[in-house]
Amino acid sequence: MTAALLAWYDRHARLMPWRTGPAEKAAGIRPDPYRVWLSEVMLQQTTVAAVRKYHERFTTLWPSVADLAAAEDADVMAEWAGLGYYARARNLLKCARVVMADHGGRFPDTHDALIALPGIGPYTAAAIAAIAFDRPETVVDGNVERVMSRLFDVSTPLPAAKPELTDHAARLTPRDRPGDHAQAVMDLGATICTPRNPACGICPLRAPCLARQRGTQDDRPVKAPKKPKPQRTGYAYVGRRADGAWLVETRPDKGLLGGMLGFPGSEWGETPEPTPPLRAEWRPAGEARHVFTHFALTLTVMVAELPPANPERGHFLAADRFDPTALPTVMRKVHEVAAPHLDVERPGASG
DNA sequence: TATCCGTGGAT
DNA sequence: TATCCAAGGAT
Repeated sequence: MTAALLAWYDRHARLMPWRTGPAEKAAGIRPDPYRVWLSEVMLQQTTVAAVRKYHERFTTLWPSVADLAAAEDADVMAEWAGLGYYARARNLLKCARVVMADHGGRFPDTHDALIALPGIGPYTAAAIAAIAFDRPETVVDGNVERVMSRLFDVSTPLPAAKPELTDHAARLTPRDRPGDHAQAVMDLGATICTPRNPACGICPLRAPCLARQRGTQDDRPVKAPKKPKPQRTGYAYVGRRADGAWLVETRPDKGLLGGMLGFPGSEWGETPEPTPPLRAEWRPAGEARHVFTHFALTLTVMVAELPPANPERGHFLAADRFDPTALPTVMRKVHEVAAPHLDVERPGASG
């Protein structure tokens, strides 16, 4: 079964910036652990399509773990903006600095040492050990769970089924080419054994697949029902000084959008109170809607021209240093609502 | 074990 | 429009 999967992978492996090409593979060259680590962290709960450009940008700006470890926190957070799950970016920096301080700038090559690093859990530790160092570790992500649940027709609902699925995956892990095997299962799950309408007809594991034999593939994996999303509201305050500077704040490291740049605002809940960050003629400019993983948010966007006084919250950022692409998506939406209401006369510009 | 933590594309 | 869900980790 493993041989058929590897043969399929040799023909159909997807090309990605962090993978070695056919020529390098033929020469026995392993992928760069730094690039593999970066890709695996970015790929946590994130699509390959979204990760590609971020990975390219990061490795251009910071070609090695030493470069990344020496980067400014704010620069890294700004580059991560839009990718989501911002704790990953904070842990990415922590991890890079631990690798420099405690591992001489080289990523450890064992599962146990890897999982001790910030932002590296069971999946990522196994993935780096297998892909970068070709260790016979068993990688279990959402793809592997789906493939195993179908291959062995597991009817236990997730997440309770995880140990059972991990057990199946472990038994299939070969001593030879474990790194390619891990990526083969994931590629299979991403391109053939997909969540909906799996392409069983061209699947290399079609013959032994129990779900295929029994016709249950559309009902695997079984998942526990999800909870409904609560609706929350709040206020966001977008103010500009006469010189064009924007009032922004860096959010605290913990919690939602931790460490990211944003606009001051109220609490987000059922009936939030307005909390303007300083005295001004605040007026409503519109609403910004955004859906997070576990709640939906509607923000009333308030705008104002601000006096040069020091704000109680946040700080002023000069117009030429303000970049909306450095904002998390919800704050970028707030900016889009506010900006047309806050045109300022630029010094030297004539109107 | 359950909850929190983003985003955008597919259907 | 609503729902799913993607190479999960931290707490």
